Amino acid sequence: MPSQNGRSFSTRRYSCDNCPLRPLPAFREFEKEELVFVNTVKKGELAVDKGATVLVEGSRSAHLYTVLSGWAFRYKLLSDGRRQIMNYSMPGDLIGLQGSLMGEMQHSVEALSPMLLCVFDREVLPELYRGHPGLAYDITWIASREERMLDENLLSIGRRTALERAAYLIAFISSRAKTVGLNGRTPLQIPITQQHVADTLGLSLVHTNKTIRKLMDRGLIHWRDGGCEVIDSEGLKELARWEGLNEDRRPLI
Amino acid sequence: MPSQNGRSFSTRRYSCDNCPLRPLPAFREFEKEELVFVNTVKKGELAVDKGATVLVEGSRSAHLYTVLSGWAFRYKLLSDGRRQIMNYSMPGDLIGLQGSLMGEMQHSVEALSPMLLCVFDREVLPELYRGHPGLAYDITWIASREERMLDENLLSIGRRTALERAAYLIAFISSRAKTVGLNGRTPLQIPITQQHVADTLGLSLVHTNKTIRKLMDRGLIHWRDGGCEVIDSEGLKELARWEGLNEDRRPLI
DNA sequence: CGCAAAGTTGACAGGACTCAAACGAGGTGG
DNA sequence: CCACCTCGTTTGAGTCCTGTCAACTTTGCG
Repeated sequence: MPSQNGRSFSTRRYSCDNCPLRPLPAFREFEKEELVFVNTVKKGELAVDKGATVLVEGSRSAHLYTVLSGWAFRYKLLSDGRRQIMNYSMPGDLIGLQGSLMGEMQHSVEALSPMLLCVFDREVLPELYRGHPGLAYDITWIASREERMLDENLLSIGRRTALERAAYLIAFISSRAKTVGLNGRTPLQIPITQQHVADTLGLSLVHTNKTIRKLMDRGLIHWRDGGCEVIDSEGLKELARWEGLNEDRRPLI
Repeated sequence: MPSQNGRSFSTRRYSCDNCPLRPLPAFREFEKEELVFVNTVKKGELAVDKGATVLVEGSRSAHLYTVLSGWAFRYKLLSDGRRQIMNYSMPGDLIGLQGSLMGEMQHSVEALSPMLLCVFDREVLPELYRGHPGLAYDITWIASREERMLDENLLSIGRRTALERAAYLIAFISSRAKTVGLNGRTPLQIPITQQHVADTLGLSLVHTNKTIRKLMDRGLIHWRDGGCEVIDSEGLKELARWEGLNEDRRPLI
């Protein structure tokens, strides 16, 4: 099992037939034929360490990934180092689709925890589009879902106050996590630092800290063991004036 | 020609064979067969007035549009009326794809100028995916392009200063406009108000006005006749530390 | 001519940033 | 086992950026 840069590639441990994610109610049923195809083109699995870079801006990755387990975040940098986190990736999410379609990666992805990724060659996309229109549709749907999340984040950063933003972000992440079974223990622990929150909300670290403290003082969250725990998810949503995810079952490639 | 709410539907004036956009160097060549299909499923044309609402959040539109001419913007509202503009639409852009894929619209679209739209039934998508994998790929590509633009806007709002944001926004819009031949006259006139800029950048109207004034004082733009003119597009990019669009030719559905 | 919409300006308040320092927990080496 | 380092979090002080309020100007239009 070769290992470098916190990444180690292995051949398959999971067949798509016994995928641990697919049974979750968040994902739609697949046709037998679709499952066979996905299983065929799955190339292997990639384990990445916490803190490792999965994809880097400017590169041309030959691969496309689906998160099997673990958390990651997607970000861009300005030339002077200012960082903006665009979104988070969790089990069932596709990583690297933009790069696969458009050539060069326009953002980087870094692991927030140890992760296990399903690996696909980007080259399979044309074949998938030719032979499996249902899956092709699913991929567009997934891209569209990401766009919808970005719209929400943009609304948040642009028009919510610091306190509302923080409440929205934490409610958003924890809602998504719940749909993919990351709520093993209660309350759910989100493996991010306050610096991540700051870089997502467009705030400074110091001000983010003071804002998070207000959420704690209101009894909405806890912050401990280097992560965030949600106490009152409804309270967060109310504070942020956020309606919730409102998602149907989605495809899992 | 029925007309209501600033919208009037007409049967086709343009066949896809003599589409005024397709010859532009920004768009890739289409296969004869693809062109025939698009021409077949094009249902008609819709003219909308400046200020009219093309699509509204929460609705389920039966249609999908391609902008033939004119400008629009895409936005979301918070419950108390705060508005965030996500992006702008110009000739060649698809409007309503998100709603077509996911059911309900999650944002609204309003015309910034008189527009002419090509109309498609959302129902054609499954057929398109089944019979025309190349076009299906194109649609995913277009969704991915939108995502890339949103990433850039998010980076801007989150991490650029007010002055940099304004410079970026205007440079971004004018770059896009140039690629679709909206630079008939020089300098190009962007038909937006300062309120639009404010709602895009996440700033107040008053502060936006003062920021725009700084750009004018630096000789980078003019603001007149209810719109923005770019004087020094390189200067804007430099101020915003923005690399430019860097786009290949793209599909036009 | 008068109204409405868009743009401009000044004063002031408050939110957010920077600087700087300290604290706590976990890991490592002596 | 303790000293020491690092990383993440916390706090306070002062400054500046941005928002709000309010009034005024300009432009376009009926």
